[in-house]
Amino acid sequence: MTRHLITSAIPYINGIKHLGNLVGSQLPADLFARYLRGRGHEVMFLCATDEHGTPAELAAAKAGKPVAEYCAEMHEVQSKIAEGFRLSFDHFGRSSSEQNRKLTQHFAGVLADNGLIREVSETQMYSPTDGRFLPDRYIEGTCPNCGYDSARGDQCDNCTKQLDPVELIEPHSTISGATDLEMRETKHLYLRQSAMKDELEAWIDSKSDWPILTTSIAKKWLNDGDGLQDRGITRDLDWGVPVMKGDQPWPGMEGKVFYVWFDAPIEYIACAQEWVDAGKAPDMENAWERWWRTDKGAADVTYTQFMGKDNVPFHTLGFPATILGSGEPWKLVDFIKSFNYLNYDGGQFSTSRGRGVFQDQALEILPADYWRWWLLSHAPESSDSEFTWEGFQSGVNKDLADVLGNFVSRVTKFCRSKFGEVVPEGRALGEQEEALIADLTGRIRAYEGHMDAIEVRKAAAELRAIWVAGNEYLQSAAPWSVFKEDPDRAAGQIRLALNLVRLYAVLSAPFIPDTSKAMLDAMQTDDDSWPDDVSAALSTLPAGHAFTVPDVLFAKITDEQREYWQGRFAGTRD
RNA sequence: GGCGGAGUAGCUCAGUUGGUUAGAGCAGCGGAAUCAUAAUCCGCGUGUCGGGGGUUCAAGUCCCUCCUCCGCUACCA
Repeated sequence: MTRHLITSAIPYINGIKHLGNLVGSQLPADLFARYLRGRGHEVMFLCATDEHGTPAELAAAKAGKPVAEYCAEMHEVQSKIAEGFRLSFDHFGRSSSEQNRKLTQHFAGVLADNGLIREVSETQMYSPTDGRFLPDRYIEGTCPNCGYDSARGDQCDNCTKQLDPVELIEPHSTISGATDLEMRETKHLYLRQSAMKDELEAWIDSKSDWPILTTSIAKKWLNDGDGLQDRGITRDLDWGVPVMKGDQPWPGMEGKVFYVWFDAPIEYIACAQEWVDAGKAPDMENAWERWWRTDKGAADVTYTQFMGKDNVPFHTLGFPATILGSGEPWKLVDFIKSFNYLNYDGGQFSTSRGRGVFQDQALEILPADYWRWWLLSHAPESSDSEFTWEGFQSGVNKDLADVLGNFVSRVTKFCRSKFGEVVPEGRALGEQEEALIADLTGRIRAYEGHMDAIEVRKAAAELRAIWVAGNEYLQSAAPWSVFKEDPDRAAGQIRLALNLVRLYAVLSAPFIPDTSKAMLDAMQTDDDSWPDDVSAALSTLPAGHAFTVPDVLFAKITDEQREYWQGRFAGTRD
């Protein structure tokens, strides 16, 4: 047994996310966590909501609520959706927690003690009307380069030129429209990432097995231009972790908070403390430290992070800089699995334009397993991938309803009609059955290999091939024909096929946990042990064991449904 | 502009360190079967591997160049 710490990038608190966010981190992380648990390993799977920052403040203001209340409500909403998709977090925490506040302040303190924090005085755009400093992209004006009248303060969308907000002609706040903007001096803390460049680079270079996507992004940031830049880790905001040096005040930084990208990854650690404080941990010493402190039991932990490609710089450089810079024995990530984007029907998912399917809507129209299967089997691993309703319909109908669902249906119904709802006695295995077992053994070992390597699409394809093998066997064994002259042999064939249903439930659980449960329930067993020995696994259900014929496992998506959803999700969220 | 990813069958995608007639699923066509959700199984591919040039006995794979799409570009997270 090995020990695995798994974290998924923490979703921002601001609103309900679309399917692209799900497939890019939480869903594959859950797949991996369920697989490892299924194989008997010890797993700690953590996720949380990322609650600080300007967008949260603005969203709360728009909703007419105090930001703390807004975040608490949205955390509940996201938590329910996570449950809906059967994301099996050991804990779903909050970056605004007390635990994270203390830990973030602690890290800032030790980083300062180690000389890795410097104070920088700079000027930033301030809006008296809004009563706040404005991040560059909350300022719009006319582009000095091309004359486009809605250029953002960081970049012009029209001519793609990078801008400084002071260059904009007639700048205004996108929050209030105010034009009385002024430059004000403000002081901020910078994390001296540049001082750790060599250490970080050596660390990245040692990770030869990481996805190219992960290392290429990291190296780009390390070597682009003047190399890795120091990063501001504080902001002039009300909502966030107050700047403190450990538990001491930080002179000159009163009223400021840490930047979300400083405190958000620290929440991965704090989340484990929340897990303990929520009473979910086993009663033992160092219950959370044994996952996070290499001096307190975490030395044998393998830590895997999942995220979309936009998060890679913060996880390959920013957070490791915090961990390494602290000089304390915190667990550093071992493997970073990153994903590209999922597009929607020829374009991007768009939260602002309501284009695409959002997570709550997805769960309203179809069970979680439909989404889990399709999204995972089309995970954007090597490049961006594409969601189309036609593709979704055909993938779900073919793979789940026709190949897997119908297999369960034909086996259980045939048995019921010929032998009753009991695993039949019958002749032992013959040549055909031995061939099937050999085939399945090879495929299951390949499936495990893909899952161990977190090759999500390849694992899905292999699982599907395992389902197909059952249909191939039935087709060539043809128990419905054999039954006419040799019922004893047909009974043996069907006993094997019923055991295949249980085997499929176990293997498929990481992808489709609800259906897997329904299959085990139908077989009236809770034996979900992993098939290390396929032959033994296929004799788990003995002759005489009662079972039931389950309801249709997957109803097909009709053309009418598909067309309706196509229209409903084309734009403008309802 | 810079950096990165991608361009392979009608569609979605595999193709390890260059090596036999470039593969899978879906869709399509033909057949078998009738246990099953009209579900299954078998057979069927003449693709300028984005264009061009080069290295090599051999290039989808390596080098150069050009084209197209996407992402990132450090104060959104």
